[in-house]
Formats: sequence, C-alpha cells, structure tokens
Amino acid sequence: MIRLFGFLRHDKNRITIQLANKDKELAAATNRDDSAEVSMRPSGKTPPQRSQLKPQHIADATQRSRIVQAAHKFTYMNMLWLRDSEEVFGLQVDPDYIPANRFKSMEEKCQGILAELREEIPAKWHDEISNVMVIHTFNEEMTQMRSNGSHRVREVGPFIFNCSNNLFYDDEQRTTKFKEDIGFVVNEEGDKWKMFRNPALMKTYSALVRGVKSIQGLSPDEITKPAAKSTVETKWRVRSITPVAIAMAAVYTRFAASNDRSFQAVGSQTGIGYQEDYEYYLKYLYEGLRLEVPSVQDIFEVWNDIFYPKRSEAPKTISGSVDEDLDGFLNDLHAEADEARVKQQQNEQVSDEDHMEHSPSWRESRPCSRELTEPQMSKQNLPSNARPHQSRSSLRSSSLLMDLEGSPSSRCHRTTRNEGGKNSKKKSVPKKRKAAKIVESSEDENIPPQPKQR
DNA sequence: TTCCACCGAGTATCGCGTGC
DNA sequence: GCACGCGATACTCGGTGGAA
Repeated sequence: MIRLFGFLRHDKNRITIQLANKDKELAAATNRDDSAEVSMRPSGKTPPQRSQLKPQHIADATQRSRIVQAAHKFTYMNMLWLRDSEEVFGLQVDPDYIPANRFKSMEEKCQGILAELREEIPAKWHDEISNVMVIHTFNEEMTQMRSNGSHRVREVGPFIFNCSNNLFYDDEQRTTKFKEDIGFVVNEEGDKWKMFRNPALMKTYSALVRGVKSIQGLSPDEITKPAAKSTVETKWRVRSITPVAIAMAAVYTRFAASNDRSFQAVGSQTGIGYQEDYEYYLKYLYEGLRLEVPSVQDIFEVWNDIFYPKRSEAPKTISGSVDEDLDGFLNDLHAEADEARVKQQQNEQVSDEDHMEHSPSWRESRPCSRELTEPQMSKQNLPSNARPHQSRSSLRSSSLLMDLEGSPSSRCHRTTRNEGGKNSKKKSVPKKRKAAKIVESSEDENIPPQPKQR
C-alpha cells in the first residue's frame, strides 16, 4: 500500500513536471517564429531545426571543424573524460615535462593531457587553446562522442556479449547475468595474462571504431571483421592499438553490461566509477609499456594481431627518466619487469634464439605514446594499496570482463595457470600465448552471434 | 523549503558522405 | 541506387545551485 502511494505520488509529480514542460514548450514555440517551418512528425515531435539552437562557439568554420574533429578523436584515442578542462587548456606548457612521470602527480597528468591536446589541435591555433569558446566546443564534442559511443555499444550489446536480445535488453536479466563481470563479485586472484584479452572488449572496440556491422554476423571464433567502409578507424588512420583504446573499450563494455542508464563518470545505478577505472587502466597500461612488462606487452600484441596484424608498429613505450616508486602503485608491474629482465639475461647466456625472435618492436623505446590505444586491466591484480579509492561499497572496478572468479574467462585463466604453474613459463615466453588465449576465451565465452531481433 | 534556471547526458532521428 | 557509418540536431530527463 505504501508502495502504491509512493508510486502514485511519484506519478503525480511526473505528470506535474510533464505539464510544466509542455507549458515551457508551448512558450518556447510561441517565442519562436517557426510557423512555416515546423511540421510535426508522426510521433508528434518536431523535426530537428538544424540551423537554430546550439550556438556556434567558434566563428571560423574551418577552425571549428578542426577542433570538433580533434575532440572526437581525442575522446576515443586520448582521454575519454577530461578532468578540469579549463585548467588543462589554460596551462602553460612545461618544457621540463617528462612523459614517464605522467601519472606521478596531478600537475604531470595535466601536462600530459595538454601535450596530447596540442598534438591534436593544429599548431596555428595553439595560441587560442585557452580560448573559452575552444574549450567549450571541445568539451561539448567530447560529450557528444561519449554519448554516441554509449548508445552504440548498448545497441550491439547482444553481439558483444553473445547473448540473446531478450536477455540483454532486459535490465534485470542483464544485470543478474553480468553482475560478476561488472565488478560486484571480486576475485582477488586475477591473472594478468588474461586481462584485457576478453573478446567482449575487443568487440566493443571494434563496434566503436569500425562500426557496429564489424561485429555482426561473426562466426564463433571471429572477433571482428575488417571495416568495409570508411569508419573512424580509417579516418583517423589508426594502425595500432593504444592504451587509451583498450581502456576505453573496457569501461564501455562494463557500462554496456551494467544497468546504468547513462554513461556518466560514476554510474548512477551501479555506482561504478567509470572515469576512475578508466584512468586506472590507463595508468596500468602506460606503466606496463614503459617498464616493458611482458604481460602488458603481450596485451598489445594480442590486440594488434587481431586488429592490425600486419600494419601494426611496435607499441610505443614511454621513454624518459624513470621516477621510482610511482606511489607504490604498480608494484606488480615493477616486479614483473625485474623478473623478466633477469630471465632475459639468463636466456641470453644460453643464447636462446627463440627469445630473441620474440623481442621485437615492443621493446623499442619511443617517446610518449599518444597513438597507443588503451588496454583494459583488472585492478584486482594489483596490490590493494595500489587500487584507486573505492568509494562504492562492494563495487570494484574490476573489469571483469576479463578475469573474474566464476566467469568463463576466469575459469580458463585459472586452468591455464594451474597447468603451467603460477607465473611460470608464460611470463618468459609470451610468444605462443596469444593465439591460444583468444581461442580459449572465445570457446568459453562466445556464444554464436544472435541475429538482432529488435 | 520550494521554485526556477542552467547544465550535462542520453536518445531518437535525420541528412550527408562514402563505397559497393 | 542502396546500405552503412558518422555527425548533427532537438528533445527529455535528472542533478545542482541560487534566489525567494
């Protein structure tokens, strides 16, 4: 009964709001001189008036166009969310900025973002980069890009997760089915050799940069199809995977599986800190590359083999002087990097040709890595003190999608580990892992794609 | 406390461009 | 010409902060 009253009260409020909105619409319509232009759609909505609203923030059409394009690419390839955008845009370039320290402090982080912004925005407008209209336009377009991305990911959710449309489009069923995957169940024993390799993440990435058709009608062992037409992938000339792309795919995948209605920095329903997790993934992947950690390098190798098998260049590691102890944050990575170095030295002594064969481009140290697409990782694999602030009860940003207790992927992960022994040979022989992993993962997790029934 | 304006975000829909 | 992807537009919804 109480619920009923609550519902009625809520309904009443809703109707009141709707009436108020209608009044506003009526007033707005009255104020507009649109008598001749506005025709009603069958649904009753007015058609888009492309020439009105949305003030043009930048007068110069060419400049605006370039800023818009830069913002779109920046969203997917550099930073999904921009914290303190006005502050970042207004920063003075620090000539002493070292990419390797990017995650050490907020100042370094902002400098890193600023450096990327300046790479995307044509040099002739660098002087105007702190212009409020530029900032506003840039932010607006980033928002739009995120919005479109979230909508498209949800749209092809059944293809990403290989589940039925009925299951995916039912909030309750989807939440129940994927709650482990989105972090409600924490598996403290992650497997770094499985992280970020879940086919769902790759399909999400594919849908975003190659279009939704690239993941429809796939055979069970397929993850993506080459983009047949012009897509953002071709437009932006993406030739290799980057940390940003993988991290982006991770958070979008989690969002798609969650029952959050909107893709916000913090999920309104789940409390998942998408932005926080995203930044954490980035940090992990960038650091892993910089430290030449085999498990992280392998992530990029796996992704590149799938998306850019022949064209991909060596993933770029971040060069520069190394500031030790990055907040003690990625101890695992440091330890693994050290271990890998020791093994490599041992192998070299035995003149292991196989090992040399596998030390390709990944090891080339290059200046900062803007082109890298983002990888996804699971925080569970990191020391507890290394995890970002957990403000939301049991919700860990684990991206499940790769490595949770009970999930198909984690099952195969554990099996692999047990068979080979914890952290055994896989670390020093990343070469053969890739194909096996994907196949395993695909077999376990991928249900044949279902035709879209909506 | 309530009202209001503003803003951010997602959705539905459309037009344009591109490739087959 | 058609199908598809991309981007733009207008709309709704919800949150927030300030004023009354």
